[in-house]
Amino acid sequence: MTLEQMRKFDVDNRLSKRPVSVSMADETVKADSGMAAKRENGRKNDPQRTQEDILDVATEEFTTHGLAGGRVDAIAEKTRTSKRMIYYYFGSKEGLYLAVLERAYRKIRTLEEDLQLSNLPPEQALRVLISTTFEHDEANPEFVRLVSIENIHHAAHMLRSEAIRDLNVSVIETIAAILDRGVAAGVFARKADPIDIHMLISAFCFFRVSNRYTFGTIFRRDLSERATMERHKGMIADAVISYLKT
Amino acid sequence: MTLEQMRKFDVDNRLSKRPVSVSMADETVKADSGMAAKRENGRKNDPQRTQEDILDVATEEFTTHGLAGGRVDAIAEKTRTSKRMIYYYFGSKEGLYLAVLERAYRKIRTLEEDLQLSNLPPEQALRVLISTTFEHDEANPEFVRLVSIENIHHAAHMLRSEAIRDLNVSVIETIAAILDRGVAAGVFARKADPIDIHMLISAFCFFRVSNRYTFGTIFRRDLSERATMERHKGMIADAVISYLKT
DNA sequence: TAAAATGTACGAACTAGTGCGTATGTCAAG
DNA sequence: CTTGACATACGCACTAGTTCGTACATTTTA
Repeated sequence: MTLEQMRKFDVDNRLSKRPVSVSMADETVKADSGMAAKRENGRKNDPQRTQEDILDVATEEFTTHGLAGGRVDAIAEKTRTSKRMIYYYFGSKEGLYLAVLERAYRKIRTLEEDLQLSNLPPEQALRVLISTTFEHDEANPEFVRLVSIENIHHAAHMLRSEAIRDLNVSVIETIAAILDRGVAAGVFARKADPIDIHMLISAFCFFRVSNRYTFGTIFRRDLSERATMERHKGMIADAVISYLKT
Repeated sequence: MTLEQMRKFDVDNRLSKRPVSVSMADETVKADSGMAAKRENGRKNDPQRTQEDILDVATEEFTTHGLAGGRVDAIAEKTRTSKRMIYYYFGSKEGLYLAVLERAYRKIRTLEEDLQLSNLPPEQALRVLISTTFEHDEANPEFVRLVSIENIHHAAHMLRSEAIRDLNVSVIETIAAILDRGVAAGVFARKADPIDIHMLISAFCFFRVSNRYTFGTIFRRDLSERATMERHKGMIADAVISYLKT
């Protein structure tokens, strides 16, 4: 089987998951402009929705095939709009990829910020943070894959986007505060570097998702099983806590 | 800057690291066949060396650009031989990629097998194993990258290679033995799953290398610094040990 | 001389990107 | 309220360039 044949097989598989026909009735649901939209074969300009649609499809394409492997034509085909529109809104394949990447980062930032941990006792606060990280990576495999892809490209696109670079610093501050409180209260014996701790947590949660396929293949283990997930979640939490207490 | 321009820039950069002219004197060094090779513009058939050369170049190409991003023509150009030979020996781009992958796995298997840990006390044995894993990933970033790439492709190529699937099982047996001895001797309080422990160790060591660029970019930290490496090596060992002791 | 190894040049298919014309919404003037 | 002007949104069909793979000729080895 050639690479191209594999790809076609893949595409067919994906298509079979979603009905191909998009009901026109969906269009009438949206209530952007108050007036009833005239329906009969008329086009309704809706730039925001068009862009979102493109980004959705592009995210799946890039996370499944990588940046170089992702095809603009394939994206265009699965979009409600045309290839011309991709270039109209995003300028280039790379521009589209960058938009996908930025949107993925923007999405997780919002989730991570509203987490009130300062009034919890340090050990419990850390456990909540670890659970959140674990479940986030588990719930957003496409984000994990985009980061993997970025690393293959030496984070070249991330470097050019200030938006992304400035993120994630809040996590470190959160961890630093918890560690300080823990040491002050005498529950943590070790004064650890917050970035190191973040890495210890992140590495495990990330790896479970990013290396799911190779790990699963070699050790014949399904990492998405409920029981396995819960055991792993407990393990990384216990490991971090016991490390800090030693 | 377009994707293609970026790539060309990249290639130029890489080329500048190695002198382009390959001295013919190098050829006389090798002592494969005992007889003195006739030198004057004469060709010496050396299929093994030709294949190794192709694999070396292909490994760099694929680890730098991914499978879809890697260019057969680019590989051919940097090889002492021609594109024709790539297809002569490996049949297709995919065949070449698979050969690269299998060679990378074969290389690490040999390193992991001769590690005598059974006569060391359990805790020390585990520390040696963790050090070895850590240093292996650190020393073989191209292996780490190939595994990352395989995961993006859902481990599709690995699945088709029995050679690879059968590997890595020995590590689990080694860990299982250490854990058993530790529990028996009373130094480990917890009866942990050896595959889970392998994952805990592997995740951290792997992540440090695979996510070097994004992590380094976001937290402005150079993970290849000597001091950082040593601290991290100690951290993962302490974390695993303290986890088992709790 | 036969078989293995190698080089050159080429082609078919694919792929990112675009030229150009059309549709839609808005806003101001009549 | 209607009309027309203009910017934004959109689609078809095409191009220029790339990329994997191969046909064919040639050289080396045995």
